[in-house]
Amino acid sequence: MNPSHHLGELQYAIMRVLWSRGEATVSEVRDALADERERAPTTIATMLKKMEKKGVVAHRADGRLFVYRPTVTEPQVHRTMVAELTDRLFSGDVTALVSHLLEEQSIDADEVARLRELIERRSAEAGARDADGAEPGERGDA
Amino acid sequence: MNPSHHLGELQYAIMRVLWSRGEATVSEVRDALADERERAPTTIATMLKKMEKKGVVAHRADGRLFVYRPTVTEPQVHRTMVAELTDRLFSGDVTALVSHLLEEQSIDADEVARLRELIERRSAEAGARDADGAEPGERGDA
DNA sequence: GGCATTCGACTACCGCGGTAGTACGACTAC
DNA sequence: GTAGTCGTACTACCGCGGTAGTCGAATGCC
Repeated sequence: MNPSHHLGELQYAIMRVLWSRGEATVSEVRDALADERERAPTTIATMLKKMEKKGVVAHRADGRLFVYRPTVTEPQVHRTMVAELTDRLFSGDVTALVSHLLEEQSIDADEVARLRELIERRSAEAGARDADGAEPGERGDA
Repeated sequence: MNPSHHLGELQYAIMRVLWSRGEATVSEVRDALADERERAPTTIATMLKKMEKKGVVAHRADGRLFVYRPTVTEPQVHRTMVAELTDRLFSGDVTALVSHLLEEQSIDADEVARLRELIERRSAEAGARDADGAEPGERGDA
């Protein structure tokens, strides 16, 4: 069903905490986020509740404590959000995105070299594999 | 001052119309968008007004008609929105974005080949130039 | 001159991210 | 056992993207 949720700033920050910890209580999340900005504990709790309703986290009760855990992985969220932007800005054309990255975003020579290495490795892999192209979880619902 | 506006779905669609036409009235924008979905003309007018307040479009009066034109370019908007996502999801690491694209987004061998060509061309350019790394228009105002 | 149409202005409303106050239940401390 | 604390639930509010209704001014038509 590929949830396809794009997360807001705070929501993503909360997810990062959950991903790094595996699971966490409201207070733990709040503490982990405290260095960025002080928030009322209820803010985090409410957000977590909204996120649970949305399906990106789940909780179990440990006594009176709610321990939240992510139900989606970071790569999944990345996929969704990157695909969303690619669709929106470049009609889903990944090449156009990379082209833009190369031309408009400030990338130094060092990064270009790394990118090149990345591509070449992938290129070799793709050549080695049979050319299937059947990746799991299409996002072709645009 | 590098507005850094990230546009919503409709707003971006309106901008696309404006970019392609140079300028357009409310009705023209609405008609151009009509194939996607029927909207009340007031919807577009309101949106345009909000966008003008935000600084991404401006208008001149042609008789009683308002002719809107974009005040930001498409590459500018792309830059802002891509940088935003890159910062959010990959801490500004473009290489990580591309890496993600390669590994998680479904890209066929053909696209990889195109990407490779892109990178190599860029790589050659960077090599030909003196290795400055001082690209125009930094986005480091986050 | 009066009326219908057209177009922008103003306003309201919904959904959602984000924020927080208040209420309430449970547990702890004295 | 009563009070304070902790933690979640409920509710409300703000900002903004998106949507649209209504109003007033100008225009054109008869």
